[in-house]
Amino acid sequence: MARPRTFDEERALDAAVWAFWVKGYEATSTQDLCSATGLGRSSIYNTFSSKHELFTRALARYMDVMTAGQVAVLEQAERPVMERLRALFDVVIDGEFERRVEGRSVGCLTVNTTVEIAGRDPEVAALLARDLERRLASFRGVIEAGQRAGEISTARDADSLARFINAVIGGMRVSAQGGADRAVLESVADTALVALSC
Amino acid sequence: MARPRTFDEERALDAAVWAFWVKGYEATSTQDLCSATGLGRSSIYNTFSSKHELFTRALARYMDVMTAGQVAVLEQAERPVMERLRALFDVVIDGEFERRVEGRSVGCLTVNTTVEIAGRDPEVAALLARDLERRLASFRGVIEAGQRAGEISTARDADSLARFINAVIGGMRVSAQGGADRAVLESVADTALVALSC
DNA sequence: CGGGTTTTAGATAGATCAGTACAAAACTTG
DNA sequence: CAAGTTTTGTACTGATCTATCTAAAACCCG
Repeated sequence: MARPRTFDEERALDAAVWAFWVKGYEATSTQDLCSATGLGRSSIYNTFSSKHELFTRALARYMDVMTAGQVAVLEQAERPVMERLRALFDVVIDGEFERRVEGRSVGCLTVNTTVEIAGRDPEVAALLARDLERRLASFRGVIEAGQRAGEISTARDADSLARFINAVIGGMRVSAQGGADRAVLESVADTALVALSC
Repeated sequence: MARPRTFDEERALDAAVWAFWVKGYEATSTQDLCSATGLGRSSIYNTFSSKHELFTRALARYMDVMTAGQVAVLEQAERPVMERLRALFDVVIDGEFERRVEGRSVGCLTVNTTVEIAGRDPEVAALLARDLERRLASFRGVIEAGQRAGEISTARDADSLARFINAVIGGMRVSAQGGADRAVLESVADTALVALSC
């Protein structure tokens, strides 16, 4: 065998996630990534091959963690569906106010990446599409349960409502990045929830 | 006097708007801007001083045009409020499907800029905030009219509903950039409109 | 038509970019 | 402890970035 690494790959990845999250892909230099991770250039390139590959790995990790968290909230079968959806919105809102830089939310790396580079990077677009499907499937699941339980209107099919929820969450994240305060986001969430029952 | 310009400043600005719209601020090089506008570097720098100033002017122009268009739709006092709001959503949706590159929507420059650079550029953030206020004021106006006319629920104040509309539009634009088709966006819009009446 | 002024083209500057080369350091295993 | 292998720090490469410099071209007005 040989010399072992002195750093933890997952921790480095987490640091890279944060760097890309705050500044976006283009504005984050490889030097920024060295500073953020505490690694030298050699270690970064030896481990992750390129800035682009480090980004896709960081994005994949972000999506895994975030989507798993949201799905977990929605799978609490013992709670009423509307309560679970409210809990989902609360997770989103709390996140927007926990993760801030210079008084502003950093938003959501998924949304940020969709906006910044999905249009001109098919590989990234495919990663985002896969994550979107996973989230939509989860949303659909609860909504169907809610419809069976009579909590959610059956005037619209579950897929449409799932996509509505997804769009509202995206809009809330953009609003947060635009400076919206907590009361605004909570009100947006409330209004969206009302829409589901009618 | 002296040698006159051989180009139209507004047309150059429109070309710059499109360049920034498609690729974002960071990924658009000054060379890209020369190609897009058809101007030489000297003309660009002579006229707009810097990439950053060209961007702020392009953004301001975009916001003027877009917001004016949306406000105009909402000010058709002879139509019912819900019809006007539906027309607003239609304008948004049509825009998402008119402005595409390689099969994908380029979204909205306001949203794109909020996500990409508002957090680390106070000057840009201020421009965006001003435009947001203008749009919210317009949204509030119609919503109040709708509430007086009994078309829109008074369970929520007009400002909250205005911000809800704004968030949903932002979410629709992100969804479009993420690949959503027309039926999805129309369904999201329908669902949002339903929320206003209950 | 010529003096004064501005625009324009093209070369250039200096910084920074992503990525590589290379050798020293650090560790495992025999 | 020594051979073999990988990591790591640093210097470097060539490309590209924003911005400027210089001088010729183009135009208006007297």
